[in-house]
Amino acid sequence: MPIEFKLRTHSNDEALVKARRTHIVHCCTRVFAKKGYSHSSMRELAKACEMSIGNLYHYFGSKDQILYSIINDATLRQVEYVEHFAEETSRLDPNSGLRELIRKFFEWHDSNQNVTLFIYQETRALPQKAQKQIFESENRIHAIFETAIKRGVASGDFRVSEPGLIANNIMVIGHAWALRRWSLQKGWTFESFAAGEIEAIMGTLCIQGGNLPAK
Amino acid sequence: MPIEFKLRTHSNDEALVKARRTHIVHCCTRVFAKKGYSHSSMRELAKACEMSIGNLYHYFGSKDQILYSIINDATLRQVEYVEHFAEETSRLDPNSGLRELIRKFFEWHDSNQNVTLFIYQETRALPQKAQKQIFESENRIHAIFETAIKRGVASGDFRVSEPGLIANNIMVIGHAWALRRWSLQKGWTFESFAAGEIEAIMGTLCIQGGNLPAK
Amino acid sequence: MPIEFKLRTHSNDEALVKARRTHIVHCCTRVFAKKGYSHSSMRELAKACEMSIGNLYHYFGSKDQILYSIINDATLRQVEYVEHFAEETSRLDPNSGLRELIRKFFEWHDSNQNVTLFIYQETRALPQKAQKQIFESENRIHAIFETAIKRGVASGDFRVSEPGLIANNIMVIGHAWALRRWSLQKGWTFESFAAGEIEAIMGTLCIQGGNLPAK
Amino acid sequence: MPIEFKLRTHSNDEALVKARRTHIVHCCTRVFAKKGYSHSSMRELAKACEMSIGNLYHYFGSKDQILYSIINDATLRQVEYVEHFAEETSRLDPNSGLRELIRKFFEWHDSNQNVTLFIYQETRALPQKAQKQIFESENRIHAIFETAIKRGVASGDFRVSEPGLIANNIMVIGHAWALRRWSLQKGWTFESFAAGEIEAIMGTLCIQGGNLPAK
DNA sequence: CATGAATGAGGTTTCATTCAT
DNA sequence: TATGAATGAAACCTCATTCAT
Repeated sequence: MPIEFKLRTHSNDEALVKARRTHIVHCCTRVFAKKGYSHSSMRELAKACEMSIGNLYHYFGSKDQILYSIINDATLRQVEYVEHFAEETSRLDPNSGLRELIRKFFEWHDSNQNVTLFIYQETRALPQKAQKQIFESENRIHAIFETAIKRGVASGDFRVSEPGLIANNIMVIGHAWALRRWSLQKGWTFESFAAGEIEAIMGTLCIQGGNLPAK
Repeated sequence: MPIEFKLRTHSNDEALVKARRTHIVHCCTRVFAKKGYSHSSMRELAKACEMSIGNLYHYFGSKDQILYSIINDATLRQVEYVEHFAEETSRLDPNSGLRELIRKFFEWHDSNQNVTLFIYQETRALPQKAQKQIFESENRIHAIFETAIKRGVASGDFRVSEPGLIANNIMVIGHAWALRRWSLQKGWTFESFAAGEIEAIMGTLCIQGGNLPAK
Repeated sequence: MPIEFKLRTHSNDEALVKARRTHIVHCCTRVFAKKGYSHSSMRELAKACEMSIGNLYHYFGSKDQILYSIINDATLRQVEYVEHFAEETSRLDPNSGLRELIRKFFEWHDSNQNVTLFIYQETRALPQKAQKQIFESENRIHAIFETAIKRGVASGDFRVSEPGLIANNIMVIGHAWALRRWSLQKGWTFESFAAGEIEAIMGTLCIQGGNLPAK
Repeated sequence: MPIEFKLRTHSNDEALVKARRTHIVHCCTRVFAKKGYSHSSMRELAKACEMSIGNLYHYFGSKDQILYSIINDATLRQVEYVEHFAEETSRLDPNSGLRELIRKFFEWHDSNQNVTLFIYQETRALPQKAQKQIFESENRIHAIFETAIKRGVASGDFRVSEPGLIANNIMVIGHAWALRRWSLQKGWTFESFAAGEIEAIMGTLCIQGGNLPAK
């Protein structure tokens, strides 16, 4: 269960608060992504949100809370997203199911490159308690991939000694598309990257050769 | 070419300057690793170096230059290190050579976890020009792995359609040992991690099953 | 003459306005007494009054005006109160009359400890003109005590060279019950304090005694 | 024993720190006395100290600490002063001794009117712990007066049922010279005030004169 | 009459950098 | 060479007040 960090606010209207917070998180993510957390001043953030500084503080008690919300919201969305597709792909055979799940995971990180980058760079700035929460979410995603791999092992489709490491690899490869975009996005489109990496990962898992799509 | 930054004093004793700089880089890395770049003040850094603030400024013109030196020094050392073992392992057969090279690469990141973490988190804070330089070094390492893979392909030892992606994977997996240590270092020792990942990577490359060293 | 401050809305219902103002003064006094004037925000005050901030501003044009009203209302009530009992006790003999008057004065400050404290601490924050007004009220009370003492001197009941100083002492002793309650209210109940102090004061005044240094 | 509040400082040179702190306390007392604590900005304080704002923060970690130092230093000086004269006057007969002690006490408050005013107005702004310390000092002074009175009672010079209340009165009368100067200093010089009040107080204490309720 | 979201000036505080010693 | 006191710009944040609803 995510620890609820009390986001202090001076406002009462819940719907408004939610809408404004979403707006702020959205706008600030862009600023942070461009300039980094500590080089973005509240003045810039307020301007990016088209709000006064004071009003920003009606919805977030501090700059740190904005940071926290960006990271936490994104992490929770990611978990939800991955859980959704884990459910969906669990109806397919283990091989196709995992391929599809990995692809969906990659797609998330393609669509949320700024956030992925951001999480790697700024999570440390959060208080311990908040970091724990982020790590917890990461662990849940890791567990999903591990489970999907183990299903294939159980069915005889995969052969792998360390499912936990492969699950980890899937994740960092997905992250890499964002983190190392300065390199990867020069040589690959998202499509070619995703296809190539999925083959590479499945190659590790599958017993022999036939890990390529049917000829 | 490394960006040259100017000394603030005209030292006659080049050796002293070099020693002091190394000392500073060493001590500041620890502080930065613990508290993050922007939460470390020059006062703290000076204290960690057992120097006065003023003296720090004799050896580095600004806080940014220390950051730059840490990242750049480490990156150059890494390139040198990897190039050294690339040379060394090029005498082995492609399979064993690559295994050994990966292991050495992983070992470097095991020994330099703080720096690896640091590079991911703070490179963005550097000026464009410095970032380019770091990326350049990363590219050189990437090229080394790609070359080593291609050698195996040419010799018929490996079968792989996208050597560039595999080279990328090797790197991010090595980095992950540091970046995701809060997760990985709970379930694996360095030894078990390295062995497991090398098998996984080689499994992707090798034609069939025999991803174990030839008997 | 009390300074007149303007309402911000044209209310038709004078009674409502008066009631609301009384309510606000009452509630804000409690908040100010607990947290001090400048550490109490309008938000807190509004909450304490169970009103919106906006509505508060219908009844008081500014935070300063609330402060002023608290102090001024209390001061005027005090003057009225003391004048009432001065009238009442003037029918008794000077000795009993003064005793009774002092007791009533003490009782007022016992019942209005927060206000007494408040007046000492925050009067300075008021504009000069308002301060003058408060001082004026204090002077009226002082004059009442001085008159009561002089009546006793005239009648031969009291012997005192500086009635003004004694009047001053009566006042500050009454205030002290509130101002120094952290000390006095540990060692004395209000009853024991009042009785003891009245004896002490009357001891200064009364005849036999050569309360002058022996010649 | 006074609790030592750690005055955070960035400075090492103890003598300099002491000198600067004394200077700051001196200058800021004047500003605070004129404008009140919360209406004095750090900018004004720095200007009054003829220092930069940043440098002020080398010697005091916060505005609150300056406030605390002013009040605490003054209080400690006062205790020391009173203790000194208590010692001195204990060699005289009880009557002359107490007279002299009261006069010295009054003199201190005449010379430190701003501080006296200040303590009454701003002590509440201090953290609980600091307030306790101030109250503790006040208690020590109170005890000194109480002791001096009891000495006179023991010797038969004074007759008084509540020495604690008289001690309290002495103190608040001394404070009143500062707190109510807008009134008192119009009608009395310090000399006439001190002489008059000492007579009044001694009148309460001295034997003949039935300062007990009429038989 | 009542509300409370919005404003933005101005508060306290931090900290990279300089320079006299 | 080495020191650290001094600087002041700029950061984060608060809050009295306004005004559209």
